[in-house]
Amino acid sequence: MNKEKYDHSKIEKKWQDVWKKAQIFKTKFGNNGKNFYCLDMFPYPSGQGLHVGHPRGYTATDVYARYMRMKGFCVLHPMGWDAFGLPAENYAIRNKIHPSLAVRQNIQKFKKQISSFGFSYDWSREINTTDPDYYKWTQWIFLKLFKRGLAYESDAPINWCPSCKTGLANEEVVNGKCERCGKQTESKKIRQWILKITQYADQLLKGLDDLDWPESIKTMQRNWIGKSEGATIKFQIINNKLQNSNKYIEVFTTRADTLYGCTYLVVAPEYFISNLKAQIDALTASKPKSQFIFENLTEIERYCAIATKQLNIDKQHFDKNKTGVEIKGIKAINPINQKEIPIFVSDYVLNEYGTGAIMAVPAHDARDFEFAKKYNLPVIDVIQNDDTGILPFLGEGKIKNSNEFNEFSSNLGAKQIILKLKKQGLAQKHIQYKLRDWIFSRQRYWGEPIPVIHCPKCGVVPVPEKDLPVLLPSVKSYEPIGTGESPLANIREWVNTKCPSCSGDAQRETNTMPQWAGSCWYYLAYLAKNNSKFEILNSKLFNNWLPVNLYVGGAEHAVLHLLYVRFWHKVLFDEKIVGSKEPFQKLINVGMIVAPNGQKMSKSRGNVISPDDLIKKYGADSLRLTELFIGPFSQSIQWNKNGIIGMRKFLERIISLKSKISPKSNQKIENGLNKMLVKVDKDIKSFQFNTAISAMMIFVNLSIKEKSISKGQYKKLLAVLSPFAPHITQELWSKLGKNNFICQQAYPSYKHQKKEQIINIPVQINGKLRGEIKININDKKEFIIECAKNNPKIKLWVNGKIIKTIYIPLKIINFVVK
RNA sequence: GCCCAGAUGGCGGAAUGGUAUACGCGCAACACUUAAAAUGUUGUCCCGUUUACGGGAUGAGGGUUCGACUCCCUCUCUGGGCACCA
Repeated sequence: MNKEKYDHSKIEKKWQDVWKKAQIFKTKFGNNGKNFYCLDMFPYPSGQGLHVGHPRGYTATDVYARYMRMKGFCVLHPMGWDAFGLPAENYAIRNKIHPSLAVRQNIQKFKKQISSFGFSYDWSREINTTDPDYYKWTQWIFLKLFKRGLAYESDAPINWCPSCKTGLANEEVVNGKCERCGKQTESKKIRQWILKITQYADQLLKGLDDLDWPESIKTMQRNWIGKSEGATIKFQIINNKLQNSNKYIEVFTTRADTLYGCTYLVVAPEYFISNLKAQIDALTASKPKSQFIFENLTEIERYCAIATKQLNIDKQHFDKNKTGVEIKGIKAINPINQKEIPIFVSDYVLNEYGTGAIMAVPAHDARDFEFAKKYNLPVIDVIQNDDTGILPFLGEGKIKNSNEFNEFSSNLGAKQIILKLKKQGLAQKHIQYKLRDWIFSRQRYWGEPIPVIHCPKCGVVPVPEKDLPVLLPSVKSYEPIGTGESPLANIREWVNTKCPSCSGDAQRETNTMPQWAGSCWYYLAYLAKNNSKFEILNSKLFNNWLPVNLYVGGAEHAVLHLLYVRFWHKVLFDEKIVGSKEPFQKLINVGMIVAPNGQKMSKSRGNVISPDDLIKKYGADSLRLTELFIGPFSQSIQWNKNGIIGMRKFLERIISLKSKISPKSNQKIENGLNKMLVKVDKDIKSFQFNTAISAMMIFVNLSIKEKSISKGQYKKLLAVLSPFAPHITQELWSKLGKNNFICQQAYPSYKHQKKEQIINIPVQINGKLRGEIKININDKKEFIIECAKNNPKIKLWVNGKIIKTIYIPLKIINFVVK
């Protein structure tokens, strides 16, 4: 056999150059009809370069983008670089090069690697979040947030990473450790910029319902937002020295139905210090009163000091015995039955959630139960528990031991109890979220400067829009200083400026934005990019292209990027900059590819498999197929070094199939082709690329076996394969004498398959396969059943009587026999 | 502890409640070759007779059904997320 040599390197380079020159992937804007926005999560260009896991998602979106173009859509498929943030800065520090230089080098490397796959990106829309023309608009959006009161300064304690020397958002702390470097975070009080994402909590929650996203991601966001509906209830504090003080402790509860079971209150240590004690002290201006009220103040204060100093990590040991101290000298009154109950301070109550104080119902809460056992506190069972009677019982049920509320359901009882107390001004319905505001400032160099100026006379003054961008100054020393201030604070000539309002001496904000800022609007930037500038106010453009039709990326951003970006988008909707309420209509997660030993690929582990070597040896087309054939797209999977060999062989078989083109074809091949076209079409739509590729293989195997395929059939094969393997299909296409681009052809049509007249259907006895009969599809049911009964193999099994006959037309026959 | 996925040959996996193991890798035999590689052909879930056939098997156990990898219940294990959120 005279086999053609498959010189993939030559072929791939040739066509990549031709495509680039012809600009065939440049999106033609202005077409208001069938637009399709196909978006990848843009990468952070690390110094390590790509490993084989990164291009899995990019390959899938490229197949999809090419498929949609062939279906007649005007497709926007862009790529860019998320280059601000800690990793870029840490890389620069480690390698002793300036971040701006490191980023430039890394982008170059990434772009070269990504380009070698032959992805159909519109590179004229490439963006880089560290480009001043880009971050000008990141700052501009920040000012919109500021002017809407959604950005504020605070001195409240935050998560601090002692290694990265910066504050972190709650979303960036994983198990009490810094998401980036793995060091334990501390609680530190420094001035911070905070975004009021909680104001959008309900919208962020409700918006999820209409999104075509994986249920798991939606669930994660719902849990993170953590909506709880309940009530706040006021407990009066009493003390014989405090006459009619009208001091209350307010608690939040979702189980007002258990109020009769409340036998004590617990407050968080922080709550005691800054609320309870502070209130008492404030009663008389002259001298602190608290030591006269609290009989064991020293003991309480000692406990609070230890508890508040503890690192987050220590608070997470659940099995750790609960600790606490009774606040002696005061009692609380349970408002529903006027009983006097003790008050404790304990660190099992979180100051940041609810009111910082709880009503403890040991019979119906595991934590309260544990605490009550330890300190011998009464346990009053107020919910009927039909099953076991074991306490604590956490479920709902009929109320008991609760006077007029007995026999009520939990639901109704809670409502009635709240209603009764509300009339006395002691309760209020309340919705509580777990979501906290977004700690938005970082004490680091490599980020967008926050565009505000601090003026001793005018306070915080936003930088006027005309002065944007506030350029990140170019400096030699950019290492974090760890004082709670950004390294920018040391650059006097940059910090000192004039107040835009009063023209007096003023100082620039020295904190920078977190790495998530730039990615909060980049999908708009691709649209807004015009030459090197951005037209972010072009709402018509946005309306034509938003929301993004398809967004593909890893699941690790579930509560970080994917929550933040939705928040910004909703603010921009309120600003009437975008017309859609959500940024991404459909989201698909790409599964991670791990090393053959099951570990995550990383340079430090030395198990990185680079796409460069594979492309060199087998070609980009083979690697593209491997990325998709390896397994179900959203499932994470171990890399198998032999997988690519099969893909290479498949492409070689397609090349050799060309020599088998003959003028005549047969019906078998035509049927096979139709079946394949239907399957591939359906599978691409549902992101089942592995079975789409397998369907093409089955057809190729059939064609080789039958030794005859017509030119028309071969062309259709090349066309459906072209989104997966664009280079070799283009090469073969041109070898057939075509001088146009295969990727610009219409997607191959398929006839609705002519049903075969004679088919085999299986025959079962009692659900077990016992034989097969040939039938004509026009045969009558009775005739078919008769045929089956008379089949010699079946006869052997039908000794007794046939009790029942099940016939599913053209599918299966099942005889039920005694 | 709670929430969400998942468990099918030696490996990755396929299967609208209707012939389980498609497709690929690996392995074996044969052909071509002086030889090897490449390629091609055939075979490849397990057990028994080795053509035909019969029995068993989709993490374990139960259930619904004429029929279950698929639906329901219980359990085991694996991966991911949350984590004293009242």
